Amino acid sequence: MPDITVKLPDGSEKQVPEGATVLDLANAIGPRLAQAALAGKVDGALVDIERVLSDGDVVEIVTDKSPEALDLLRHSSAHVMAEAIKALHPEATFGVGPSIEDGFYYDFKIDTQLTPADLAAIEERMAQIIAEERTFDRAELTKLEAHDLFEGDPFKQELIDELPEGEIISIYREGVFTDLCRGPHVPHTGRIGAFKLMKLAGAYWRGDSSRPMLQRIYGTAWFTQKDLDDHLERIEEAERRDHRKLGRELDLFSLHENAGAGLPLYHPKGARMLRIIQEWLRQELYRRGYDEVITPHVYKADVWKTSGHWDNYRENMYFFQIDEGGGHVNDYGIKPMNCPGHIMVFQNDLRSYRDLPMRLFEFGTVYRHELSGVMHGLMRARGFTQDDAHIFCMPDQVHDEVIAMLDLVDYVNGVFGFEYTAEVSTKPEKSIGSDEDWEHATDSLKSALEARGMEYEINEGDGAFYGPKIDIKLRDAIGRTWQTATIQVDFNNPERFDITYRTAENTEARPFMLHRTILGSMERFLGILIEHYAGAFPAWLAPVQAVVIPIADRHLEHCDSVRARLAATGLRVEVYADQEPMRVKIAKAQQQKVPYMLVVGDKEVEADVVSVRERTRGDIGQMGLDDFAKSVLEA
RNA sequence: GCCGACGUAGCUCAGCUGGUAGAGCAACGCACUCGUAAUGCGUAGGUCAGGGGUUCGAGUCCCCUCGUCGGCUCCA
Repeated sequence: MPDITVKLPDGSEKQVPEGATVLDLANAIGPRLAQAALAGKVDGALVDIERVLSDGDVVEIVTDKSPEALDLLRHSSAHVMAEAIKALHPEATFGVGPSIEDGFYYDFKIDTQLTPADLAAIEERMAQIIAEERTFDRAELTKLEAHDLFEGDPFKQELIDELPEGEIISIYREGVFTDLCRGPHVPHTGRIGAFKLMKLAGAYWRGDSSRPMLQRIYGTAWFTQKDLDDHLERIEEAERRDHRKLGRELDLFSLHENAGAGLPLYHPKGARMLRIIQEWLRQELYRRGYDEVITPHVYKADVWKTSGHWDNYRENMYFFQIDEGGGHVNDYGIKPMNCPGHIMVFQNDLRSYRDLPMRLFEFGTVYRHELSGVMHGLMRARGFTQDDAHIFCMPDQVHDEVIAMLDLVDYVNGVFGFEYTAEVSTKPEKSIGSDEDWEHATDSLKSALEARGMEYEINEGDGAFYGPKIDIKLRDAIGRTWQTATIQVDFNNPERFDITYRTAENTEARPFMLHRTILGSMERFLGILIEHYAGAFPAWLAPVQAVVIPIADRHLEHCDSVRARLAATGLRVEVYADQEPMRVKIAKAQQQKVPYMLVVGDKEVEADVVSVRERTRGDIGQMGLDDFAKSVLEA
């Protein structure tokens, strides 16, 4: 049999017999590679290990070390789960079952509603399938054949319909389950080292709330039990850091059933933290040429009609009627956004090009009637405060303004030690504004990112209808990402409110408007910080920076004096005066994650010093009050 | 809004197939006055989320509402 020649990733070439598969190639290279082989990559496309090679193919062997390996494993796991479901519920029809971050899911329709207890039975069945080391058998058919094969399965029919005419459609068969699937899969089910079904949920077919609701099972899968255990440990770590739990334990905020969903109440310590962050950011904004404004929380409906919210954002707004007397009744709306207020400030005077750019910021509390199912502690609430700003500028100023915003983003994230990435969203199908404006604005965003040497991804067509935007996603201490800052160009509002400025040529022109938040929602950002720091805030953020701990009652008076003198330097200090042993007070302070504990006993009173215990380092010895205050304030 | 689970003391939770509510921590009181992560004893604390229904009897079963949790969706 004649040989064919394939190229390997390192540039070398290998001769294999005609008809050889990826697995044959792996075997020819080495038995250990063949053992580890999961799939192949031919000319950049993932293929099954049984795929027959052609002369000239560039072939890479995919093993569990490859970046694609987990995706492959999880996709195969989804099929195994589907087979288990099909075996237990023969009437099941299936939607889609992709691999996702950390796992997989499959959507399906069966006659009964599953309960969490049913997951165990499915897991058991999956374990059997895995033990049997079943293969995923690929077959190729035409669209017509595929329609026949999946007769009676409306979901697969719909998916098949959407495939391009004439395309070869592949299916994978494994036990009782046959699926429309591009593939590839791992060589056999035995390669799934460890898996666990995580949760049961409802999901609309194709994410569309007007379509049927399917059942969805989420699972996770790994090559080894250890990897699974590590993953479960990470989930537990995230639970320990949950801001809702820590918010209660650290007495930062609460939620009350009677107050209404999504309306958190901030306790003294939580409020203090929000104000610390706010004041820090305010000073930074002043330094960067912003001016603060304060605008109303409610406007007459006319404002919302002008802005378009009345027509387009109504379901998300709180409206109410007021009897003004004399038979006049007015509609008012509580602001879901700050833009109209800032625009009215801009509009209040004739503006000249000399006034631009005009940077107005506000810590603006807004209310949005979010759907009842989406609330999540501080992360998703109905009332929250944006660190909002609107920049009114000329088109050729956009670039520099965006650079300045990115610089601010970088500074702010650096303070908290967040790494971050950027995404640019471009013109969607439905949009307003001229193509030139879109192009100019999008280019300005991109070039600003480039000028700062930042990498970015493009979300094609994902911009708002009124302009392109940059989204910033940051990565917290345990690797989770959060979308915070948004820099958004707005072609809509300048139009709607008909705002203009005088150019150098004494003509009227429409300013560009940039909308941006750096933290996003102050409260949500606090939630992110709680989870990022696991409640153990750096001293500058900590609501209580130090507690003074008397060893015995006779030291109380001196403790009060210590507290008063430290408070005079601006430190936030409490005395733990309860009649408990010192070690109990230390335990409580540690639990409250207070950065410093100042122990005062006979020796300290005598020398007018405190014994400093640092939260993480323990006892660091005696210090004078001035030195202590200085060390904290400088930290 | 939709699907599912859940809601018992301030917190964490127990309470079998219906028989009239319990623990630990916290709180309060008393004793202890203590040297770097939890002293002992005692007291008090619940319209079992709210409303309706079934039943001789409901924390437990059914319905509605509110809220929470996990998803979906939305995010001008």
